[in-house]
Amino acid sequence: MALKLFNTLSRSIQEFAPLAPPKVGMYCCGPTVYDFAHIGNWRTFVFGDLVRRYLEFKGYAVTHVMNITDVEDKIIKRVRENKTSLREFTGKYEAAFFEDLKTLNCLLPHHTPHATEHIADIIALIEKLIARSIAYKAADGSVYFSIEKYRGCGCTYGQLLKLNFDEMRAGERVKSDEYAKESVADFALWKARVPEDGDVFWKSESLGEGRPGWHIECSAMSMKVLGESFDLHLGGEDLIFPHHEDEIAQSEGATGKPFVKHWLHGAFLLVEGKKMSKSLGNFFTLRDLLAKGFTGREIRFSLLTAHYRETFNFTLEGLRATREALSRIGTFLHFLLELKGLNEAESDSELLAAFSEALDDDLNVSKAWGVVFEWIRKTNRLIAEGKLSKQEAAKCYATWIELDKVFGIGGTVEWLYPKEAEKRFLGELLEDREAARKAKDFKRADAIRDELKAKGWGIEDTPKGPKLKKI
RNA sequence: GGCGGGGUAGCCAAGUGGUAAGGCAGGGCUCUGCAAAAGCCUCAUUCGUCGGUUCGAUUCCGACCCUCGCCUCCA
Repeated sequence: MALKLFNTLSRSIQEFAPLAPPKVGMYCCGPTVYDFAHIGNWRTFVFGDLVRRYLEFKGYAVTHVMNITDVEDKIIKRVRENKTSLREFTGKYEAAFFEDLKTLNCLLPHHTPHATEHIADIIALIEKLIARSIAYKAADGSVYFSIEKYRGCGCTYGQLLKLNFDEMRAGERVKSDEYAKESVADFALWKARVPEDGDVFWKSESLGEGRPGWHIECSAMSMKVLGESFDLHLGGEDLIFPHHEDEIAQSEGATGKPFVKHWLHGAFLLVEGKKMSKSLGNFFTLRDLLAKGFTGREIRFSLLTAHYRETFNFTLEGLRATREALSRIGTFLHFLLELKGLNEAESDSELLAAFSEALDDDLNVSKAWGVVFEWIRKTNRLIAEGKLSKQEAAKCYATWIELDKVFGIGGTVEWLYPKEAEKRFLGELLEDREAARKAKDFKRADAIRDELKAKGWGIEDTPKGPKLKKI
């Protein structure tokens, strides 16, 4: 079965066909490190992680690139406000970003280029555009991209969405634009140094002192790592315009070659049914949610329950529901591990085919989860009837391990059972509780259960004795 | 104003021209010292509203209502 994905370029679902299979070059628009990333940002990053993991599941050799934008208007403003240095300021949020990425069990991209470390590449790209007369230096010293000239070269501006400049509302932002552009639609490639920038500027023989515009770093870095044409480019739907459109313009304007084959865009999420905003109190960073007692695993699962092109209503109640669903999976895996013992088996190709078929359909995760949960119920029934053999249990477990390469929820032996360090301590508590139970001191037994629960372990009494279960 | 998504059970969420996946919650049962533990079973005559096409529409067409997003800071 072939993977089909919605391509924003064609606004239709197309078969995914990389330029040089099995290699896939994939670029995800990463964070602008001026604050902690919020749950909306994470939806997009987890979506990127899903795409990468699924491509790898399908056997592609993926090169995953994610930029770190560490110089930009908002950053400069905050550096000034906080009277700190650019590097110190962005370093803090960048470290937090990678920590969060790990919390959500996202695979680390193979390359995470920084804008500030690619200034020379950015300048070279701008020079190329100036040489082709597509970019021009304005009276304010900044360099702009001329959409008119670009179009004059036979290129199309407006590949990702229908644009009609006459119908567009000249918004406040356009009016308040202080730059000296020839046309309002033109955008900055290089912003000339102004006093407010403080120490944040680079010197360039040809461009003068200044710093990169917002879109150019993605063109420069993606082409540097993945080549002038590559397979996949992902981002949030709000980046379609202007960011991605401008990336295409800059890149194709400079190289004359098609930039990206497939554009994927993740939809926004709502929080409690409303657009996330600080004033509504529904603005959550990942850290806010962790502070509320949710785990990265629960948040990841929650984000992976809805189709990426649909607006997803993220709610705290939904997140709580997630805990139950995950617990069901955890218990199921416990059953399997216990049954299988040391038996090993190949995964269930039929089940994996159904799973894969669902995801081939434009990453229909809901359908894929449906396949998984139905399988769990069916298998649980067999277990309850004592009809699942050790070999079959091993097969089921192997199947989960395969599935989980895509979902990244966890469930390996290492995750399900206590670590060596805590094993003895937990074991003692468990024994104490058993002793209390035997003595019919249920009050004490329950107290110990609460103690274990506080440490993240649930107890399940079975005919074979109590079992610890990770909560 | 221009462009583009959505409206499916209490909540979240798939889906199909032929009579509604899955998860959570709820209800029942089993097991249990008890379970707040776990498993099984059950849970939408109905898919925003009104028309149309059709043997048959939630699915196609039209109108309308509601909602969300983008329109040069934004995942």
